[in-house]
Amino acid sequence: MADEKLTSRSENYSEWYNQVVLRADMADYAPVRGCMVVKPYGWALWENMQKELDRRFKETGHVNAAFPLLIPKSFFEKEKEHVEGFAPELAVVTIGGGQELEEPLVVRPTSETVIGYMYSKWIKSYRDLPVLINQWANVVRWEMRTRLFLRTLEFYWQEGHTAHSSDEEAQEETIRMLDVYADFAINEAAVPVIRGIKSESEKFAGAVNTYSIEAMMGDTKALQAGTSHNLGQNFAKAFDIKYLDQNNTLQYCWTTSWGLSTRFIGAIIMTHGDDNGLILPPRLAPFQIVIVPIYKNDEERSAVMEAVDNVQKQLKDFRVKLDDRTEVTPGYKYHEWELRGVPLRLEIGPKDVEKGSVMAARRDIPGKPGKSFLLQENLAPQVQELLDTIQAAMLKRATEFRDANIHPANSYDELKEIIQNGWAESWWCGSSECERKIKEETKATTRCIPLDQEKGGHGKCVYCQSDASQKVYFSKAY
RNA sequence: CGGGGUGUAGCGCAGUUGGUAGCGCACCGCGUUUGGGACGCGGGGGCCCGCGGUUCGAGUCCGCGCACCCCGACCA
Repeated sequence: MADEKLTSRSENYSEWYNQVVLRADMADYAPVRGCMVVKPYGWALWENMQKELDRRFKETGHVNAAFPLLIPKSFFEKEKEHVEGFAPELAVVTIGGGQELEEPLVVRPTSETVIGYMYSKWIKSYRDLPVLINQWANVVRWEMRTRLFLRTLEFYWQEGHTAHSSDEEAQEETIRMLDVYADFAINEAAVPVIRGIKSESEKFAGAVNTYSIEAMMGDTKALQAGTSHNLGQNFAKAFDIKYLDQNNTLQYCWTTSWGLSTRFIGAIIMTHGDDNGLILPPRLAPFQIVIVPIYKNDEERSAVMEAVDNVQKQLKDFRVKLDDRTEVTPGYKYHEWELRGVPLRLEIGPKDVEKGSVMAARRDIPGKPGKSFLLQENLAPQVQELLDTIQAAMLKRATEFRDANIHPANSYDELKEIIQNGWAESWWCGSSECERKIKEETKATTRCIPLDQEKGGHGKCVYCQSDASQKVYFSKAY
């Protein structure tokens, strides 16, 4: 599997990315163009992500359900912007059981429509609100160009869909879930993200407002890592989601939707990976620790394996992989597990048996500087501390990298220069026209208008020089 | 959908003027190895992407398809 040197990131970043995904055994290409198989190692990472997200959803009052894969095509015509946004990338089923269907069925690209339909049946009274449902699902979007995890025809995600009795409550929910995503990204994945609001042209088809968390990848391009939409009453009106309020007046609901997908795996890979391969954050890594036993003969073997056994017992509350293969050498194993991003490696050999130690090697600090001896005695707390240190160091490094590559652009010339290798932070008048021109001329798009900027500021639009009251990030993006 | 590239063993590739397919890695067996990608010996594995041509003979030459990858436009 892992036999030759990886293409370096500076040599060819996308080649590096593809090789890492394939050789780390995260995923493989499927027989259909643009589709992927998520292999057990990749799926284990996704499961850990799901667990952390799901916990947060439940803590904020949401419940899970499952809605159907097939949606009547006519549903997509009910909300004007939604149909315009999604029509080009729908997969449509026209034959079922050998018969031409009376109405074609769309394989869901997202579930606002069918969930809206169901909500209209379920919601009658203000007492039914809010409805706070999430589903874990796969969706299909017929994309032109695909890349493993980042953009595949089919992908896995969660989509939350909520209905509320007021605009304020829907807006609170939208921000609440954006914050959940940011908390997950920063504290579980060690991916520093910026919370912001999307421009008109970048927002979700059919939303009033779209918020996103934006992350910077290792090549300084931006990746939208999660989104939260305030749908206002657009879908409620399209799908007739109404309730009677306390005054017996019929009202349309206010709805939201929010999603985070397997794309985020791509964010983790490109935020942390180095020229030796993946570096996975300890809190999400399928294996937090890999143990490599080392011995020369049977005598050493039995002594070493006894120590390994003892270590394994002490670390039973961690996700541990014992690599006891005899057909490959320790050196081979080091390279392989580094490629696969295991945060901490424990080497146990004759010297350790003698000294009651284990050699610990940090994945985030390659080579000698990342190595240290731990005592076999009372090992668990030492390992926990190391993993915490690694997690924190990863977040710190990624944050510093991001901040070092965001620069204020005071002029259009500066912006053009900055976006060659970073994000430009600049004043923007808010007009789609300036945005479009910049995109045409530089390939950079607005990523988001960051929520964390001082209110009441003002400057001149980086493109048209007219008055601007907000700052925005421009960059190339995935 | 435009531009570029590639289809030969699981993977990466070679294959001369057209003569009936090979190398490295991986895999299997045996032995020696094992603290940063070990080695020796012996094995198994092929509708050369598909369909038509040309030819005594096609992996090779000529059409026409198809698929995948990369770069753009579109998008989470």
